[in-house]
Amino acid sequence: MANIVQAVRGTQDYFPEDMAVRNWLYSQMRSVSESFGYQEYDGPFLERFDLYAAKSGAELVEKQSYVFEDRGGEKIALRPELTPTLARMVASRQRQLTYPLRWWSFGPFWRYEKPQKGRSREFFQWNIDMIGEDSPEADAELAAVAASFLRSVGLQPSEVQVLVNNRQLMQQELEALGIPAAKHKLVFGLVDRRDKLSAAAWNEYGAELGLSQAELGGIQKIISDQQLWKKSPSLVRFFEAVAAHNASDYVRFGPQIIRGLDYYTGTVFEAWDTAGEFRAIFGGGRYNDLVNAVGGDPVPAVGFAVGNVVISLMLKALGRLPQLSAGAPIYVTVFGEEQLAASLTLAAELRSAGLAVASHLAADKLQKQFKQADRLGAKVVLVLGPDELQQKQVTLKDLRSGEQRNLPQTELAAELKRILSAT
RNA sequence: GUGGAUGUAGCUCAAUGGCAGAGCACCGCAUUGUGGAUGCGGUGGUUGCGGGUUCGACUCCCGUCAUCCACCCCA
Repeated sequence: MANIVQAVRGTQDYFPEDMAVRNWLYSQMRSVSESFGYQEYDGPFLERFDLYAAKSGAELVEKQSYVFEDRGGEKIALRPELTPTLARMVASRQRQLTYPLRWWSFGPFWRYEKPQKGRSREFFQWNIDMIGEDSPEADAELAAVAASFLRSVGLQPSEVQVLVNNRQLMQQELEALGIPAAKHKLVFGLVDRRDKLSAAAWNEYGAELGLSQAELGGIQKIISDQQLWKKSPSLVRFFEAVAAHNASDYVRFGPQIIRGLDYYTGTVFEAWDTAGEFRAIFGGGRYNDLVNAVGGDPVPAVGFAVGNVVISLMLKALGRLPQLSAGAPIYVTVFGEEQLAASLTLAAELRSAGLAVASHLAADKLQKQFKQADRLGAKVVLVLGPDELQQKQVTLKDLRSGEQRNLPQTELAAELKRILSAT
């Protein structure tokens, strides 16, 4: 045990049961994406480091990127996020594409962070974006996609909420307080910490940023005003559209939501578990300047990203993960040496008929073979002994009901399909 | 990057400087044509790793690695 080479810190091994969960999530993401007409794409896992510089958050670029120099002296990064890649891809074919683009992707990302629960150095993300449409209705469609996804994995509105805010609204409100635009970024950082610091510590931090007591009081008033969204015509339209999507139960206004990445320009949103036990489940927003920033003409865009780690932890904690068995539902035993070939052939014929079948490979005790079938999650076990062979029959045992019967080999494939589809 | 906690069997955990254990899991038998339940028996350990103190270290000290927690940041 102590001699086993350790896995790289912050990475996760996906054993079959873990892979089943990841693939199940992937399939939910795929079906929700496709149900809204989004198309799957992917970018390279390696990008030039420059792509991220000054376009993502400084923390993400300077501290959390895996960066190396390739043999040609090029500074290369393992992608820490997908959005800049998407912007680059759009810019490179800007005139050939039909807008709005509805694109989604699922793949690995790397960030050099200190691993904790729900945060690893290698993780998977679902990214889904709409590009070329600058409207509250576009933002609302993404929120509706998010709500559909939460519903599809079995999370209730009482358990997860998508909190939405608008950066422009917040900037207007700050300016109304007399806080200059140059300070807004720092103030956003302050807003982000409202829930984490005590009132006194928060005030102290605000004072360090050079804010007066009057300004701090004003900021507090803004971020606790649940009706503030009514001042933003854009958010009003947004919530109307969300209601039309039948997604209102999952989506509400959250004046404290700001987000760390620098490229967001308008609507921003994050999903949180209402119990507050986990970190953010996903986050996203509108980024209208990013395509321009990577060298294309300006194109408006909105999207969000969901990591696989937090949502898996949460579904597991809530007991919402479905029963996922990766093994074949049919297990063919080997009665004895003499029947080995016939048993393998039986399995081969069933596979030709379109069934998934695992074969035992030796004439072990049937007890052992049944036990193995049970543990591998098989639903049906087949036995081909001398009696069955003589009568051209097969014994079929349903492991769930415990019922067992003989039937002619010619009827076997059809009967198995009937039994397995019945569940 | 900062601060803190914890590493003992496959898993969950005992052993408070003096023989490394239990439950679950696993293997075998009861049961030579049948899984799950039960009974009995059995396998399994560089106590994360390296060093130090001691007659003697799972236990105390130092270092290191890993995990977890709070910051930071964020999926």
